[in-house]
Amino acid sequence: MPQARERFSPPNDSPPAQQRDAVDRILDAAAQLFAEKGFDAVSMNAVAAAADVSKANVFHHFTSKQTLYLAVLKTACSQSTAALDEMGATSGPFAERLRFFIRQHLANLRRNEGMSRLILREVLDSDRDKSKTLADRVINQNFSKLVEFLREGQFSGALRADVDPAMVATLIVGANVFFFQSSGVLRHLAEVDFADQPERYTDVVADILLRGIVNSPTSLQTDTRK
Amino acid sequence: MPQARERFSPPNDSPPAQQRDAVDRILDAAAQLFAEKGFDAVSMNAVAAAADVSKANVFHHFTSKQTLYLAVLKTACSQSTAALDEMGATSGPFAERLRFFIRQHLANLRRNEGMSRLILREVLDSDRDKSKTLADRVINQNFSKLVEFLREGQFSGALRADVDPAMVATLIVGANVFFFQSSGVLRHLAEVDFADQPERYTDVVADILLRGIVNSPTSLQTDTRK
DNA sequence: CAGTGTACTGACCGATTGGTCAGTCTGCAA
DNA sequence: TTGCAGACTGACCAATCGGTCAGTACACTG
Repeated sequence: MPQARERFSPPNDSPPAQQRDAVDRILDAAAQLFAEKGFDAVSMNAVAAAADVSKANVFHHFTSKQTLYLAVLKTACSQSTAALDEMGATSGPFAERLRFFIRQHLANLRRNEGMSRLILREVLDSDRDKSKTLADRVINQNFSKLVEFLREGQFSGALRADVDPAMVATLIVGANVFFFQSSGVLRHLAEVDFADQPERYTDVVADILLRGIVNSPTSLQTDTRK
Repeated sequence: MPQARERFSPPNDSPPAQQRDAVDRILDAAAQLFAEKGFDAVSMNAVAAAADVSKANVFHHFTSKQTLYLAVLKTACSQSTAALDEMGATSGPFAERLRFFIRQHLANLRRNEGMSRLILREVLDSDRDKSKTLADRVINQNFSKLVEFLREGQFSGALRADVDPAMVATLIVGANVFFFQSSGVLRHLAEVDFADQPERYTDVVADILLRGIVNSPTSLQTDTRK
């Protein structure tokens, strides 16, 4: 039996093989299918067909459907956390940094839509602690980073000290995640005209949050436009 | 072929038959299974077993798996909207009404967890307009009601006029929905200690929102306790 | 050259899937 | 009593599921 888990050492340069590496094609196809249809709705036949390989070859590289799913999920997690790394590095006044963070967070969710949906699916049918402890491995990093950022704001006096930073972080992430996952439905609501303008949404969210969070009643001007 | 869609007229009182009506047992079992495992992960065999009837009998009452799922979804929708009806009827100052609304909204989500998860699942794999137009039938009613309530607040001067009520409504619903669907994950985060105290969360959310929404800088006192 | 290891495939497997059907049981109207 | 209607069932069906296997193509090492 060949080793069917760890990725191999690069046998050649970068683009060649026949087209692209079969394992990568399988992972990409599986990621897309799992993201848009869910684990049980995707058959290994469909994955093989989408990756343009035989089904037996899929089982040659991944011992089972679960293994393939976990591999996809792992790349999704690392990819998600990697995207969040660049976010906290900006400088400037607290309000501006927060506004930037919220905007970037939602942008990241939408940029790699497949991975985000995959993780949301995982959250939705988390059975007890099984996949849950694995799912929080994603959330934990960027969530902690956000909480730390907010706590910083509290120490510097820019942020009210009487609110739990974790709650604010939950509110922020929740606002973005909900917008992301529901934009398809929001688009059909008569009162909503911002379903396709995420930055308009995040700017207002940031504005509402800030006027509630910020300590001094000085605040920024009413108009959100610069 | 018997009619397999509309519910029949009541043949007897209310509790009898043999135990409970077979159709009800099927619907309940299907609702629970679909909610916790998703459409594709639930087999008709499992539904039949959970409802304690033969699989053929399930197909006798519901022509296909899709039909059964749609029937479950329909009851979920009507049940969800019915729960929201009582919510807007309260009186008092705007801030208190809003706080009450947010609290009740999350409480409703958690009360019938199965139905909520079902609808969230439907939102997640909405393929274009198919189930989407059906899903917004749920959202539309209470969302419009919330937007109208906020607009009222704007007219009465209690609410800032320069923010889109639909955005505020999205923020509110999003905060609650995210808390609901992620509480299992939140529970495992070190910074979070409110995963099982929804009212503590909603009160802070309301407080943050109000100090951002409310027009005058008078506001309420810092401490959220009455 | 032979030999080995691995990517890869078509054909196949038992199990399970959604769905059908012939027929039984029960209650009710004529 | 007869007969019809609908709730209900066990047995069955073709299709598909996840997964296996024997065998081929090919690249590398000796």
